[in-house]
Amino acid sequence: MTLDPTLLDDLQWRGLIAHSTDLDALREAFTSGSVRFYVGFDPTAPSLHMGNLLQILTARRLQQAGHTPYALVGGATGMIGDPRDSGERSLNSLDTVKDWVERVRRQIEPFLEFEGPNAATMVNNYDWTASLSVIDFLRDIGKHFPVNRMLARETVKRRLESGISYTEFSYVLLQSMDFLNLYRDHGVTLQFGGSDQWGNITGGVELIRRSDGGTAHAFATPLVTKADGTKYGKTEGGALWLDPQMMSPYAFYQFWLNVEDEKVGELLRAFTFFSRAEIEELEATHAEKPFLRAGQKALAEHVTTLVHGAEETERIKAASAALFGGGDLSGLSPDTLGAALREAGATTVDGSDGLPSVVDLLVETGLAKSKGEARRTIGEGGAYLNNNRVEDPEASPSAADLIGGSWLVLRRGKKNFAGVEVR
RNA sequence: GGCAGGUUGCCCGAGCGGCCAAUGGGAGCGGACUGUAAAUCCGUCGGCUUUGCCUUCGAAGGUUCGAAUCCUUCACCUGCCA
Repeated sequence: MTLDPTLLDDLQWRGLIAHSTDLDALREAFTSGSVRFYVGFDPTAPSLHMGNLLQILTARRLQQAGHTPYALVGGATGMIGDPRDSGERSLNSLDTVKDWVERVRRQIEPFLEFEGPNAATMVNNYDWTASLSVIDFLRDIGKHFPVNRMLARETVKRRLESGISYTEFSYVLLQSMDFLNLYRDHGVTLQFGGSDQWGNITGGVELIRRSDGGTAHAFATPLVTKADGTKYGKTEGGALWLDPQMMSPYAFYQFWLNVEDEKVGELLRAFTFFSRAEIEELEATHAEKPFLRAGQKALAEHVTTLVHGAEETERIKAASAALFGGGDLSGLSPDTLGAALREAGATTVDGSDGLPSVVDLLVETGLAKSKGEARRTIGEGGAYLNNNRVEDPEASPSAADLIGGSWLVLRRGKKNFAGVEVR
């Protein structure tokens, strides 16, 4: 495996380094041999999300540049939970955590190469933590953590008012211990992660120095935010999950396609493997003709392919083209339409004793959360049946509305489609 | 430990016996404009078998024809004094 000497410059150009330890030292490490590095993922949910994806892709970049990944799943740290601003976490059971560990592991694996000279390794911090005695932990690890310094950490400081348990307060020791273990047993000398993990990451660097007198490197990727600075998916839609069960690939693709103009360049750099020249070209096109949304299209296609595969992405693109194409849905063949609607989300309904009302269908398809909301949507002029606005809150579709004899296209607002297959 | 104040819908925050499902702002949702963008403007924003009914104003009781609003107890939070 040959090393790519431009790696660090590329990472910086892509905006992936928000914080770091000595960059010159890191540069030297990157050019003098295959660096063993690690990045950790805590199983706090059944699926990873957009923020984790950035770490996975960054790990892949490093591996492609000749370095050796250790992907860590936090079977132990997931039992504890790292402190976050929104308050104390509720603990998950061992069974839940174990299940999530497996899911997370399977989500990471396709992105890394587990064969070859710089093959990736999967590790689980539960393996070296579960049997650790409290006495050993307190003597060997705890002794290196001055409480006054721990209290000064931003995440902890913000929690002192609202309260923080000893459990979460101790989290940094566990993550630091991970780095120390990987350093000792596998020669891992670099950790990176999201900028919200920076305190935990430097904790490990420091522990390696205090405990073993060793030198380790670290950097943190920036927090990905919307143009106005708020977090993605912080409110309504929830997180951007990688698991197709938790977020349909269609919805995933639509998310990237709808990214704000201001963010396109940044996201192309961080989330795609397009070359610098390719991205600069896309940015130029985008700056000149933003209405073409060439950047969004390239971004959505690329990232969806990475996560859900080329085949699925093609289906989604076809579905999007069909649904957003023009207006006359009856011109589409039932096959095309059915396929498109299945991508966007389809519900099957029994039509043997008449069709349900539009209100019921809006609720059934999940386009509206309640009948009240469905009625309101119609009142606001936001409900469409086969691309025709529904005016009457009591309206029901008739047999004549069925496209190809079995499909209804329901829409809420400009871009929320749902199919209804009548049987 | 003493004194004072607070706990309201997704969030912030009014209300202080009936006109309160509860002012206002933010988020969200819809419409207009556009490019399935941003900004802006407008509307909407607990549920239902929807001229009405049901469940909400920290928790539990109570007073009253009637309470988010008054009383009692409990829980938590915030100031001031020790």
